Amino acid sequence: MPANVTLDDVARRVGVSARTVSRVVNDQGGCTEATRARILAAIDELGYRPNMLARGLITRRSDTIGLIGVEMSDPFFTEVAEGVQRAARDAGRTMFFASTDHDSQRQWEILQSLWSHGVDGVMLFPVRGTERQVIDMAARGLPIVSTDVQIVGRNVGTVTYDLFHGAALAVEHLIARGRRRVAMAGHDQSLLDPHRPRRETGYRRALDAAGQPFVAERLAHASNNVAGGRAAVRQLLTADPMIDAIFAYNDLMAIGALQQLSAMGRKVPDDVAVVGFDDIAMCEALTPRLTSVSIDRDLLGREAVRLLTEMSSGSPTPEAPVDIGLGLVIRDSS
Amino acid sequence: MPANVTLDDVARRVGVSARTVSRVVNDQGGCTEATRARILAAIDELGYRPNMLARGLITRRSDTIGLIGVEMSDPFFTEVAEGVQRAARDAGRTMFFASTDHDSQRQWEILQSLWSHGVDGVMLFPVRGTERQVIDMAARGLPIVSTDVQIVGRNVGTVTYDLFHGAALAVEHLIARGRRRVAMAGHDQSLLDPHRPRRETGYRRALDAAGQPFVAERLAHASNNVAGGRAAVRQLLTADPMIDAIFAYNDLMAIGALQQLSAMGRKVPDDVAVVGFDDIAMCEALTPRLTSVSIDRDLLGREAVRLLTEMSSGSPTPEAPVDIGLGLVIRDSS
DNA sequence: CTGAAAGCGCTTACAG
DNA sequence: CTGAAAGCGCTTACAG
Repeated sequence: MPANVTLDDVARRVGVSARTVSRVVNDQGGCTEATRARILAAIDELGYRPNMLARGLITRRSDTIGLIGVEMSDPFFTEVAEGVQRAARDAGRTMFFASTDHDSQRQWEILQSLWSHGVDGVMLFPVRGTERQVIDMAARGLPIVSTDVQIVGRNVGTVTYDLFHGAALAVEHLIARGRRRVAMAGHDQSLLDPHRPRRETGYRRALDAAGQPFVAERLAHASNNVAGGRAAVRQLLTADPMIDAIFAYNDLMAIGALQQLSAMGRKVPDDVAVVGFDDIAMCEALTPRLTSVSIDRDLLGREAVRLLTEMSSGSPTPEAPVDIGLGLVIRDSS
Repeated sequence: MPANVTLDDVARRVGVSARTVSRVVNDQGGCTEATRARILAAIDELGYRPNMLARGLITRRSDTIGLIGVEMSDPFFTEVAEGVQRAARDAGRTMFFASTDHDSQRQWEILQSLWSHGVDGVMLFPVRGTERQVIDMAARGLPIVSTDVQIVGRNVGTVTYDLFHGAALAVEHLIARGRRRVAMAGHDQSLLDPHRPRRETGYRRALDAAGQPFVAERLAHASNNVAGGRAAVRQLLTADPMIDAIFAYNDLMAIGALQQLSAMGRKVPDDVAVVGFDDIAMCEALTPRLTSVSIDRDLLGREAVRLLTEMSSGSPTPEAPVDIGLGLVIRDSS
C-alpha cells in the first residue's frame, strides 16, 4: 500500500515548508511565481490530493452538501435531485444523496451521519420525521433547507411552491376547456398530512370559483402510484360514468388514469381530459402526451443551494420561505 | 453558535480521561460498568457525537461507501441504488450516491472527491470513462467495484451478470411460445460499446440455436428510452408487418414498443409479444404487464458491498468476477 | 515572500 | 481498569 502523499511530502520534494505548499494549494497568493510553478509540478508528479478530512477538521467546511429523499425510484424525486446536483456543481460543491426508504427514523440517522462527516448543509426533500429533529440538528450548526413545508428555526431555510395554486391552475384550465364534470384522483395519505390536502383544496376552490358544484363521488382516493391511478379512475367512472376530466394527485396516478381510461374504452382527451402533477420527464413520452403542473427543478436546486451556502457562510437565517412558483404545461391529454 | 461537544467535554464532565470515553464510544470494553454508565449518561446529556473527520483521519475508515451512476432518473439505475443502499445499511454503512450526468470527466472528479473525503470504497454502476482512471484510483488505495464490465487491477472487484445469456433467455422464451418472426429493438449506441452488443449477440445466437434465420430488417436501432422504443417499432413494422414478437434492449424501449404497437392497432400479446430487459418496477404497472429479463438488485447490492468491505479491510483482491446471474420474469405481454 | 509552532478531535501504542 | 503523550494531515495566527 503506497503511503499517501501528504503536504509534507510535496514540501520536502520542493524544499519549502508545508505552509508554502498549503498557500499554493489554496490559491492564497503571496508566493513567487517560480516557487509556485515548482510546487505545482511536484503536486502533479507525486499525485498529491489534499486530505479533506484533515482540512475539514480545521476549516469546518467540506464543499459538500447532502440531499435526503425518501425513495430513490420516485421519478419526480430523482429529477429534483438532478436539478440540485447541477446547482451544487455550478456552486463548486459536490452533492451526495441518501434516501430514508420511507423510514422516518432513518432521516435522523442520515442527518447525524452527514453532520458528523462534515457536510456544509443538507436539503430535505421532502421533509419526514418530526420538525424537532430538523430544528435540533440545525441549532447544532448544520444548515438545513426544508422543501414545501416551512420549518422555522435558526439555520433552517425553506423553499416552497404553492401546491394549492398548482391544483387550481390545473382545474381552471380544464374548466376553461369546457369540462363540466371534473373529477380528482387524490392520494389516500393526503388526509394524514399535517399540512392539509392542498391539492384537493385547490381543486375544490377552483370548482367553487367557476360556480361548479363539488360532488363527493367525483373525488376518489388511492395510493399515489400507477396502480392507484387505475383504481381511482375505476371507482370514479363507476360512480359517475359521465365524468369528462380527471385531475390527478401526481403524474404516476395520471399514467394509471390513462391506462384505466383506455381499458374502459374512453378516449383521451376527446371523452375525458387528464391533467397530472409534477411534470416528470415521462409526460412527454406518453400517448397522449400528458398535461401536468410543473415545478422548476433547476430553480428549486439553485435556491436550495443558495440558501445552504448563505447559511453555512454565517449569513443570518432567512426569515421568509423562498417561493419558486409553478406553472402548467399543456400537452395533448387536455 | 454552540461550540461542538467533543470527547474531552464528555471526559471532563464525568471526570475521566478522553481515552476512557473513547473506549466506551467504540465498545472496546475494559471499563467498569459503573464508569461506562456514567459516560453514556453524559454523552446523552451533552448530545455528543464523534467527529468522523477526526476519527477517519486516524482509522482510515469512515463506514461510508459511494455509488457513482450516470443518470439519476434512469429507473433501473435507481432501483439498483436502492438495493445497494439496503445492503450497505445491513452492513452498518451509509451509502452516498452521486451521478456523473453522462459526463465522463465527472467520474474522475467524483472519484477523487469521494476518495479525499475518505469513503471506504466506491461502486461504479455503470463504469464510464477510461479503465485507467479506475485502476489508478484503486492502486492508490481506494477499493472499487465495477459492475458488468470486468476491470482487472489491485483493489478492483467486479460483479457481473451475463447480458448475453439474458437476451438468449428472452428470445428462447418467445420462440418456445410459438413466435416465428422475432424482432429486436436495439440500442443505437451498442455498436460503440467496446464490450460488444451482447444483447444483440444473444438474440442472434438464440435464433440460430432454434434454427430460425436472422433477418437484418428485424433488427432496428434507436435511443434506449421510450421514444426510441416507439421509433424502433415503427421502423420494424414498416419493414416487416408480419413480425410477431419484439425483444427490447431495455424496459423503457419496451414501453415505447407497447405504445407504438397500440397506436398501430396491434394487440399485445395476441398479435405481437413483447419482452423487455431490466425488470423495472413499472413492468408490473403496465397494461399488459411486461415480461422482462430480471437482475436481482438486492443480490447485486450485497455482493458489491461485500467485495468493497473485504477489500477495504485488507483482504486480497478477488481474482474472478462475481456472477450474480439473471432470470426471466414472465408476465402478460408474451 | 517564507517558516516553526500550535491545534482541529480523535485513536493508538505504551505505561501504570 | 485508567491515564498522559504522540500523531493523523492539514490550516491558522504569529514571526521574521
